[in-house]
Amino acid sequence: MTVGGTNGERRAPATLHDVAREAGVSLATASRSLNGSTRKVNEEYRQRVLAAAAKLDYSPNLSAQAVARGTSTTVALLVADIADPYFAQIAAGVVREADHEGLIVTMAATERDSERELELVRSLRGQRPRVMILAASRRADDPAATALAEELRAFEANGGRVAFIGATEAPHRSVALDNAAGAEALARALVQAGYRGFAALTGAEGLRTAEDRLGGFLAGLAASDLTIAPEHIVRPAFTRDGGYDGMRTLVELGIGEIDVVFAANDVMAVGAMSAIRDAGLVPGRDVAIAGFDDIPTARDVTPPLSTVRLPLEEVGRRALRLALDTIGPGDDLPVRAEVVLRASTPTRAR
Amino acid sequence: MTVGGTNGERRAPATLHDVAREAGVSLATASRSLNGSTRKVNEEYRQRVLAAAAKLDYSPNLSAQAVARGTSTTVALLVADIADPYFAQIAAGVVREADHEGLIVTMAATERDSERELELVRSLRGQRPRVMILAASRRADDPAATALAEELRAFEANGGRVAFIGATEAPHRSVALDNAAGAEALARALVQAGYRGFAALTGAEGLRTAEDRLGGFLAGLAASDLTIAPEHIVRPAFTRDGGYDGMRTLVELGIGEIDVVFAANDVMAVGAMSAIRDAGLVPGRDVAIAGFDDIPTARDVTPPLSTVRLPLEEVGRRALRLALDTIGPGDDLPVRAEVVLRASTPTRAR
DNA sequence: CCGAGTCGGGTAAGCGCTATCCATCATGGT
DNA sequence: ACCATGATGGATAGCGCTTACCCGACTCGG
Repeated sequence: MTVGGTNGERRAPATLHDVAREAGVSLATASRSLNGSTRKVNEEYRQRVLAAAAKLDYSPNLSAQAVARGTSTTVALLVADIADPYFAQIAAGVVREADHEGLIVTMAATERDSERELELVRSLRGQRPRVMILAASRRADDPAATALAEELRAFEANGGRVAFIGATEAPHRSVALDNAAGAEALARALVQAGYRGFAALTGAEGLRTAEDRLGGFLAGLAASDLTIAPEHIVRPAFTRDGGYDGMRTLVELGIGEIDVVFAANDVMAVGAMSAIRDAGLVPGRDVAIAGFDDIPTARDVTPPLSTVRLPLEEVGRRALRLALDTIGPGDDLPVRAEVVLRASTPTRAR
Repeated sequence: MTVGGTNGERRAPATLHDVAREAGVSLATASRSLNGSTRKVNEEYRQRVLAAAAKLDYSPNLSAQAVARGTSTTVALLVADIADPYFAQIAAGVVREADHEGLIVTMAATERDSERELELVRSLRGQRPRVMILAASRRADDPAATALAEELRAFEANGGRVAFIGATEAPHRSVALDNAAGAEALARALVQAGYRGFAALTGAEGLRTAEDRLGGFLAGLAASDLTIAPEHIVRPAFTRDGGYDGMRTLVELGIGEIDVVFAANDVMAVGAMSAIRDAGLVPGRDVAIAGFDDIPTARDVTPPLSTVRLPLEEVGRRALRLALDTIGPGDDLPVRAEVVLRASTPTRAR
């Protein structure tokens, strides 16, 4: 198709100007026929322009369009850690929906550091994205919180849209995950299944998602006048290794009174299962375990992990729709968190 | 779901012009003192500008900079599926390195469709990214291959950089993963461990990564005059469910002569383990299994999965460095693929 | 004391587009 | 016929920024 440029011949990409000249029309006409415009243009001209564009392998300079139009086609996504399946699934949803809307997503990782998060938001703002989606976990005691709020307020004042995932951040839109209700339902289900001695592996104090889930779980237990002994609530890192370490702590403490361990997310639960096994015990038999999220591997570990399912990809898609106001069917409904009992929490004969 | 915060008056973001006016200097001086320039500017002026920028909460319009400078600060990343841990890890590496270089990464998913891949490359080109990283798996018989090559050639001719991950694509830079050698080493290790009856779960015919891994594995067996019966080479989808289905097929076919199954990647292996278990067998005892990649969950399944470790995050980082010519220590060395034997392939007494 | 250098701020010409305004020309109602 | 009325192509003024380029103010050696 395109000819020339043997090696390293660095010709600049074709511009709209080139296309217009090639087609023998004005810049305006070329612009109108290539990029959506309300104006009609003579079909013959249009064809000529299209042909010229194809011939020159023209591809519109998105930055230039953004500058000229005063609005970009970008959505910025902030997650804590891309490799974590929780965020990876959300990201997959956002990317898919964005693609659907003809938008481009740029991604950044906070690495669970709220200073970094603030800095990233600040720098991402430079892109003038249409939407910013914040999926990175918020913490209640965040020192950078007000600065972040300020930054987001400014962003919105400039016409940007913000959507949070997980936490409901006061003035912004958000896809609320019913962490508390899901955990509560899980707790009830476990009580129902005959469990009485509980322990919890949850994230660092102040981590919203972790707190909500633990709170819900405790509420579910409270409904049956049960609770968790303070020493049986461990707060390691909110990661697989955190789960492993936390479970080790629990095992060392003595596991006699613990029937089941509630891990505040699945990756922790998976780590915990490995810790249980490394301690010479059998998860599901010697001590049951349940997680939260229903990441894909939950069903592939042994025994399959009981958990609370969150439709994470859908959450990602919905966050974008929400921010864009392109609500789809069912988007008004809350995100359903559904208890999924598997073999890691077998029914206990009492 | 909270909606709101859209009511504030919509003032436009501060421009450099505003900052200059506020500081009482010219546009040029403002530009020079805010964004790196070779020109020196009087320290007092500089401070005034900085103060003005802070006061107005100025954030440079990246699109405008890109247009003016003729070069963006973007790197485009193409993967097959973001939620797949293989790609998620690579993406994490790319994002981290990009952040390190002050670049922004935009991400797109091909969903394993090469038509889509072509289209994405085409549209991503509009961003005029500094770098394009293609991690999505290539296939030998790709009908869109020449068009893609053409597109990439044009991109490079315009000064863009391209880096492939996995496949070594003729004229481009690439981080080669030694799929063949790794699989070969794995095969030798398994033979060494006493295995004699082999089966393989690999991707669709023509999928480069899958072919290379299978080829290497067969070569490793051949060294001991062993091979895999054609009916024991199954080619389902290159995903967890593919692994599950493929293993089911194998089980239905009769597993009598199979000691160990080699899955061409870990997610398939994990799916296969579930299939084995669902068939009432015990993976590692009734039939051993090994994968490839060493995704994080490999060590958390039961039994822990034998595999070939690929430093995927490092691969992502290296791909970017490679494209940017900012080679770091050890970047000239090939990526090491290391056999990791775990309990899913116990040593067999013979 | 003068011409040749720096130094450093300002002016303005772009970058590749879009959008506004004009000019032109074919209609059509009366 | 004649003018209001649409259409539709073409200049052109930006969009927010960078970067020659210009030019006045200094510094200095001879």
